[in-house]
Amino acid sequence: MRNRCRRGVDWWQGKFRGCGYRFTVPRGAILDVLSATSRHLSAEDVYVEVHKNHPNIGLTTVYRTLELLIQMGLVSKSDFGDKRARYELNKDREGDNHHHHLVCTKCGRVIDYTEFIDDEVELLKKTEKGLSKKYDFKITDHLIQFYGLCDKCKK
Amino acid sequence: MRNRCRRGVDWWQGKFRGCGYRFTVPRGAILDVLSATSRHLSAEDVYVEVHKNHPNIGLTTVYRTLELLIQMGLVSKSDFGDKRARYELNKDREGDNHHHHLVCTKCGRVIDYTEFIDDEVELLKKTEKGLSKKYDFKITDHLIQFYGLCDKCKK
DNA sequence: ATCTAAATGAAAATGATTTTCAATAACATA
DNA sequence: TATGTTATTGAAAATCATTTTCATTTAGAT
Repeated sequence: MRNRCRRGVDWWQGKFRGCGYRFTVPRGAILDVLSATSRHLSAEDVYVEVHKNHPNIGLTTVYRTLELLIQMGLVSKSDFGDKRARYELNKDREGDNHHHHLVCTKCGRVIDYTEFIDDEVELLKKTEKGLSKKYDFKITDHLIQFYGLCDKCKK
Repeated sequence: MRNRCRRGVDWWQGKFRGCGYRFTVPRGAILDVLSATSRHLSAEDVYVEVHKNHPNIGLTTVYRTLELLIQMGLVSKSDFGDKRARYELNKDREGDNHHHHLVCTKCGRVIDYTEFIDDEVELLKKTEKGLSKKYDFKITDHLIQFYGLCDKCKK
């Protein structure tokens, strides 16, 4: 929290224009919702939230906008195994938001963490190197996720 | 290859009985299909294959059986990001089949690998320890996956 | 050989996401 | 500021993997 990265409407507008897109009311509203939380929202979550102030914005538009934001590198999409995609705004400048997730399999809570990322990255590099060579495979991305029980659900 | 682990009908039958389930024709047929490949099949893949010899076995039964086999620890389910679950028989004795996947994002090919698993496990242990402590989170499982381009698709 | 609960299959239901298409609005231009 | 072009939108329908329902069948205990 602490407003690390709240961006103004003009920033968004510029970004959209720069990418050749229009900055519309629905897009602004969706960005507001995403900016206001650190949770990992489903499309429906976003829709419900947006709907409070903009009852006329449809779920379809939410899906389309989220996909657009992903394509622009502003949003990340994750799958925590509960059948619905989750979206979160990339807080820092593009891509520079690397973290992994701790997913509670009971209540669905998701904790972001950046600790050990360095160690992980080191291992990943090493592994990538070996695997790329052995299988002649060009690795471009990876997925690391932990599952378990959060403090509350442990009891 | 090399019939590393082909199990006889009687073994399966015993396993099912031991778990309190019946060993039926559809279940046997589905196990035959899973035993005969090292690929990662979707439910539909299994269905199509089973259908060749048993045109009367339904997709529903395939889904149900796969779920049962997972529950019995005989099959693993993975998600490679193509919207359908993939299933594979656990080759060795229960759970002792730990490997990770290299997924080609272009053609969908999946390569299993076990190299570096030891290093990974070490890192995971360390990470788990730190994270468990910091977030009071009991980690029970993890997911590691690499994405990229396989040798053929690289060209 | 018989009986009973477990297993099956067909069809319908589900639920997230995508597509279609006519109506609307952003914004470059006059 | 008014206007035209084209991207964007929303509602409804379509998709598609997976699940549920329910009447029928069958494994395997007796």
